Amino acid sequence: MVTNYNPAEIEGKWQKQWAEDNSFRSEIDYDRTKYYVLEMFPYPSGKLHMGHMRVYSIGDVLARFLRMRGYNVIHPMGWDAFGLPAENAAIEHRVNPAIWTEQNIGHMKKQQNRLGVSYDWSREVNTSAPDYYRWSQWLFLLMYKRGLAYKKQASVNWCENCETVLANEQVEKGLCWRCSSVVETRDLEQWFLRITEYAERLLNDLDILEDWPERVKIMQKNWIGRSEGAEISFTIKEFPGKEIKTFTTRPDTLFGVTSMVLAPEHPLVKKLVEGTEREKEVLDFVARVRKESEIERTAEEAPKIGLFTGRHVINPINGEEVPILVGNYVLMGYGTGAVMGVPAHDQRDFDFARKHKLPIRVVIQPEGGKLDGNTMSEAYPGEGNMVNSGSFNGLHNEEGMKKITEHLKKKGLGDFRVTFRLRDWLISRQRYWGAPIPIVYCDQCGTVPVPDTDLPVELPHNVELSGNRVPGLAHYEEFVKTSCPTCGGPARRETDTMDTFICSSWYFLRYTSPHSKDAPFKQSEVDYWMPVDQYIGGIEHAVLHLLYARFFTKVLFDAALIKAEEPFSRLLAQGMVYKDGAKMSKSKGNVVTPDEIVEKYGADTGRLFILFAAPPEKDLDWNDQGVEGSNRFLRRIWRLIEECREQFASVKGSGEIGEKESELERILHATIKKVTYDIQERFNFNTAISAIMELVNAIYSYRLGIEEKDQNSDLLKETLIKTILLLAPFAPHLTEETWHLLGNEGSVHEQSWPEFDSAKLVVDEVEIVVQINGKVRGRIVVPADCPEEELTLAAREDERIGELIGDRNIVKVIAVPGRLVNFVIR
RNA sequence: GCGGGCGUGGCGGAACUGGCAGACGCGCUGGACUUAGGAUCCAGUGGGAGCAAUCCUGUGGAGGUUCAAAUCCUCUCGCCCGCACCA
Repeated sequence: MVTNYNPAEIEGKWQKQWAEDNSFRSEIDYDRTKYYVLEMFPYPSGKLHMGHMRVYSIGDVLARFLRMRGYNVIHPMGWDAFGLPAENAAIEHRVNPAIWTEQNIGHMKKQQNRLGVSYDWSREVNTSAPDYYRWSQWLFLLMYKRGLAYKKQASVNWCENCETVLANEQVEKGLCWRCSSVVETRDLEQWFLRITEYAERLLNDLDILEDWPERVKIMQKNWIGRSEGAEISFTIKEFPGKEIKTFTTRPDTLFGVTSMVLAPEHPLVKKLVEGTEREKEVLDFVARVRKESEIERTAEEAPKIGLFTGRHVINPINGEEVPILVGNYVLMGYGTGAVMGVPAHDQRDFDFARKHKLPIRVVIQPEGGKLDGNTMSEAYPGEGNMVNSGSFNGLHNEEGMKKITEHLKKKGLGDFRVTFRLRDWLISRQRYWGAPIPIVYCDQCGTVPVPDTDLPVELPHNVELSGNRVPGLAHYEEFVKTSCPTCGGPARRETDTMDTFICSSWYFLRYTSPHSKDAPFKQSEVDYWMPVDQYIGGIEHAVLHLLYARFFTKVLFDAALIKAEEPFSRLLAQGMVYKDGAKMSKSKGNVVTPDEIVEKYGADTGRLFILFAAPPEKDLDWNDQGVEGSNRFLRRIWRLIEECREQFASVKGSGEIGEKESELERILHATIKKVTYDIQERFNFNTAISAIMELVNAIYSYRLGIEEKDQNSDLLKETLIKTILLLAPFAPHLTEETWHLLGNEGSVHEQSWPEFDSAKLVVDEVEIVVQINGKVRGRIVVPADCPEEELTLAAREDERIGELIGDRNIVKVIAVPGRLVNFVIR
């Protein structure tokens, strides 16, 4: 009796079996090469979506494939469990965020298991669990001890909707990355991590990451934004003791400076205008600009506005007096917050100068050019020779940069300097659901770190859920009130929590020894498993998580806690899942969930489709009919195996290897070769699957062409078994079931990956294309090893080719053995 | 504006290092089986001409290199992504 493919029945059965057998548990084994496969862990929203299903399917194929290839694979999963949605849900459902999170984790884990993903659940981590965030706090203190965590008063990004501050990386085009509200600026005292200290290394080591997508590396490079130049000091004419420092990448244009423009936030602005007639006007302007949001201020149409302060600086190179202005386009956060204006050679300065009637003085003249400050219509930022620059005249500007900076350095008025766009990482969050920053403030001792032995600093448990938001830690008196770890006197705890990105910056290390009680991770474990060999996740973390995790890894490396200097050797940024050309969303009504697919077709079908429809790094358009196709293919295999099983039981087949048999063998081995290559070297699962489909088609053709009694059942059986092995990483349940149906022992997933036999790949005869003037005009069949000369002869003898050539001249013959012959005739 | 990527049938996508464009799948057309088919199987399927053998044409567009170009070069158009007053 041939049974039907019934995924609902077999998938649950094998999932249960694998769990009972602890099939995917991994342990250190020094005799085998380790392989760390990791998918970015999810926020436990409680709802698995297609993006999740895609990333897990990709990771699972690799994990299962590599196990069969003999690697000691670690494939863990966990929860990025702190964060705002839990608080919002807590208010909505009047339930403690911890409980809400716990429930979601339970639900999501079930959904993941229903997909048949081969995780080692014994390594599960939850960043919101005290035994995890204890170590997040410990790492914060490590940073603190190493001078990398500090508190400062600063102008910071504030999201009114989320009621918390944000790091620069978490602001996208002036909007909050999470809720898209307009981000404001506020002056607050906040905790920062000194990621800028690692800017140079984070930038340089991108070169080591050969197996990272270029675009991710470029995004990080842009974000870090290194520029070389000089810092130059200008003395203030009216306050001879005071100076203004400015950063420029063009010290060669110093003679062309006709203004000094300060950011509205610049600390000197107030002093410059104090008590002058311009004071009110300037301060009003500053206040107005500072009220603007970042988008308003940086909008393309935003005009460059500046106000004269009435004060002047002295140009250190030529002693000239230059007016000091305040300009809305100057950013306090970059360089020194003061810009020397060189209108002739910088477009912004040019626009600004034209508007404010400042002189434009050309100091770099391009080869053969005759620039004139009075008539030029745009700035000239290119290279050339220096003019109007005193003793530097005639120098090429590249040379001039060095010479001028050296000159200033000698006089103590400037120096070479490298500036980064990257800012220190603001990690304080004014929210409840995060890891408390382990700091205590004592009137006697000041800022005191919580001793390691007092960790974790636990969140208050009796969460108040009456208002419209979960109150922050400052609200809980029993949490705030504490005693000083140093003097024992009364003290108050820091009430901000840490950015959740802290927790996700080291979770891949915790997986290596998730139950470690006296350290964040065990040295032997972390050194064995790290680095992550293959990391898979969405491109949206190109700068955020991936930069932070690299930073943490480097700090831990410097502290000699780990041997890896980079966390992720290979990175795969998987594409998005769309439907009908748009992101899946409730409002568009185009949502398909993994649950629905599993219910309707089974997990194997869903996995197969998602991997077959597009290469992993490309965006994927979900197509319901395409899913049907994948399901049809699995049913086709099922039926094939069932029919063969019946046949093996009743018909004794022939043992002969004839032409058809060798052809089937050849296809089998060619498929093994291709599938292995496609998974291992290219991650092109779509072409690997199509190769398996072709193999199945070939088996069908073989069976269709010969009567059952003449079929070679040994070969057939071998071919079926190898097909199952090839398909095992993609469709783990169906292959496990059919593996057993064919009478095999043990799990299919514990078998060795099939090897191909090159001898089986050789063919006796090949078809060669014959071209005339590059156009295909015929085909000939020749022995596979037919050498060039004979190839040409055989082609020449072909009747049709002969006719076509006729008595025309053969100018040239190109013969490529195994491929083609091309006659160039005239 | 700068940087990166991508343009191939009705659709998703193949094509190693320049060597038969369109594998595989979806869809569509015809046929078989069937009370029925939205199951299954077989055949066909880039466009155009032809009864046909066959011919012409075709990888966003225009040039070029080459015996040979989806692939290499130049220009150009379009789309997507990132950065964008960064001094």
